[in-house]
Amino acid sequence: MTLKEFSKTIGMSQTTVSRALGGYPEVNEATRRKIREAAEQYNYHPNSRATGLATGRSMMIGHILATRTRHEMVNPIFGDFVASASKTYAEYGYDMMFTRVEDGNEEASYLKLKARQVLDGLVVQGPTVKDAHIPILKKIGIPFVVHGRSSELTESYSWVDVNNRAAFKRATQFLIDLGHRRIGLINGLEHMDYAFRRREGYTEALLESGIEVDPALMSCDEMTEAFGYQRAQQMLQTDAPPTAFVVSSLISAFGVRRAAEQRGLVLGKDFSVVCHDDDLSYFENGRDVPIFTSTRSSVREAGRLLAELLIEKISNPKMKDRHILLEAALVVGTSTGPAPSAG
Amino acid sequence: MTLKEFSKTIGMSQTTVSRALGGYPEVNEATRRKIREAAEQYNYHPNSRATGLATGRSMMIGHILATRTRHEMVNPIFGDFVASASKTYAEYGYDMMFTRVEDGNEEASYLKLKARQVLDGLVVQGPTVKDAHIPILKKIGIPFVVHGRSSELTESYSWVDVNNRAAFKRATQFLIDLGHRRIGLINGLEHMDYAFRRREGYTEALLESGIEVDPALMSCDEMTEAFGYQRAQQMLQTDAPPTAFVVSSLISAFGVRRAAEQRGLVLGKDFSVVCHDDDLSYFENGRDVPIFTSTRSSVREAGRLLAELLIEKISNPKMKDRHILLEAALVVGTSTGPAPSAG
DNA sequence: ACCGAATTTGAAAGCGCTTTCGAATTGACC
DNA sequence: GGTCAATTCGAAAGCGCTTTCAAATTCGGT
Repeated sequence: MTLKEFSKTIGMSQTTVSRALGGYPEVNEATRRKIREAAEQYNYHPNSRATGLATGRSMMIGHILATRTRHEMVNPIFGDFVASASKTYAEYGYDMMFTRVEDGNEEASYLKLKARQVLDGLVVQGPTVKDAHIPILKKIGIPFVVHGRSSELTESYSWVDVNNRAAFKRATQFLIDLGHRRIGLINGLEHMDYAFRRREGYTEALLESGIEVDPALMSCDEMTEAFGYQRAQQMLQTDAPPTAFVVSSLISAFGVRRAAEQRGLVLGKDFSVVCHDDDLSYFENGRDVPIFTSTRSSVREAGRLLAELLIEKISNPKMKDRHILLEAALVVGTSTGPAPSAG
Repeated sequence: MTLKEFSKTIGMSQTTVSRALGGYPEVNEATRRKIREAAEQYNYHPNSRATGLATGRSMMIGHILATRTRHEMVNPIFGDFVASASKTYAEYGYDMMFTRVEDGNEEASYLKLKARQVLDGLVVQGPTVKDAHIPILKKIGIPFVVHGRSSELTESYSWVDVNNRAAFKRATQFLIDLGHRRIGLINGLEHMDYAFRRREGYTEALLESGIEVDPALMSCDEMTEAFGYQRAQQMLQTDAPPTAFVVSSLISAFGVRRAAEQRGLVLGKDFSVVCHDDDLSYFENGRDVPIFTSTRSSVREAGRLLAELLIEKISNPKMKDRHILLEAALVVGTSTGPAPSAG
């Protein structure tokens, strides 16, 4: 059913109907109510493409799926992040789409996206330390907000990020306070900005306590269970094994625990683990009492905040860039305890 | 840059340019090449909304985010599934969007979606045993394909699914052949069709071997690590503990292992585990040698096949419904071995 | 050189909406 | 009751494209 048909059916002009449904003030409230009810009854909804063509806005927000990492690795936080952002988009009448942007072809991809006018704004996820997408988007002039930051970039842009440095500094400090001196770092790939910052926080805490930073205790890779297992195992085999681990993901933390328990060590007693917990809906850190002591920051909350920021930016393109820095909570679970005495 | 501007710039009519870029045969190949090059140079791409309005197609495929399960649980396979499907969509010129459909409000949501003409086709993910979405979509007449099936529905629809029943029957049979008689089932929520079918396969294998089906050995819940741990622990505490587990997800399998290892049992020796492995990019089952013996079926492959099927259905709406049943491979890892002798 | 068929191009209508601008209606006030 | 301002409504243009239909061009055959 088109606007033309619908307005004829209810005996009104297209203009009035359009204005009534669009919420414009020029129409009598009684009329508006009547039209709204009729629209409901006949299931009339404006054709989005026509609306978009007429208004010049598409009411669509894109999330880019960068085919950056090998094997097209999908970040495990992706689902939750998207789900929460999409909820906010929906509340403001936006739809949400995905866009693949090929590595090395970013500029052409974004230019095309802009020319096609298929979306009003973009979300950049998982930026690297020196992210290629951000300057291109700025240059082209597509409104965007970054989930995370890109440390080596100088330009200004809006972002929502967890204070990864502070979180990992605090986690490490927490372990130091418990008497640990050899603390292993099981980190994500360090060209990713979040992992880079976490390492900074880790080393900073060590240095401030006068503890030597030992490269043999630091590792980074895709955050799988197998990786956590493998690296923890390696570290534990050495002459001076760590008594604690700071781990970048809950998934890998399970691997770390497995490696240590296989050596007969008891979690929270013989060895401690602090990990980061994105509070994913399908990957919970225990039920009531958290298993792992963790730096917790809800990726769903980040998604919501980011969506709101982006929508604001879209409706007001001259808005100054804004930065939202979320502090992770240090949640104490059963995975940490005093360093075992050397004796 | 609009078509009008662009064609004036290169001194051609809008018609010719449109036809050249659209790949229509009525235009000279030399002309077409020239126009293509010019489009590249000026970065001209047709406005998607205008194209859509003129053609009546939106070149957009939707995936529904059903806010069905509590806590807005996002399925962990979501990311990989979407990433692979979107790749196929892109190859055929389709964009991909998300749509939230509120529980209990499906009909209105879909009617609106149809009226707005914002998408050409839909993917239904994670159907329940008697799914509400499917009959509604059929009635309304939106082209769709289901990832999974809905056992208690009688109507016909296209789907892509793993043969969950056969996979779990085979997994159970495999354990029986190794001498296991008490086999625990750690399953997903059984109102979900995949979990329902897996239980069927499990019980079928037991019955065929004359083994009693013990309700105490069957459990279902959200497939978290904590759940696997908790239920395995419970089962292991009984007088007649299981010597093997069939587990619906790799994540929960880690929990099962943890519970057993905590009791001093050795995986692959004192107890065996077979789990389902969706071959997720961020959750690998070991590196070279799989940790867990598993029924493996790539969710990425399913996404690709489903995308192709849906695109076919969109371009040919009268197409007969098609069904793609993927057989899971039984991949032997190190988590299974002969049942420990009772002695 | 000319005709008709085949090929290539162009003018313009239409897709379904929003929005401008002018017309019609209403109400207040003298 | 008449006038003017305020309110409400409607005709029509325009958003950027596709596609129909007709016109222009090319070309082979005589």
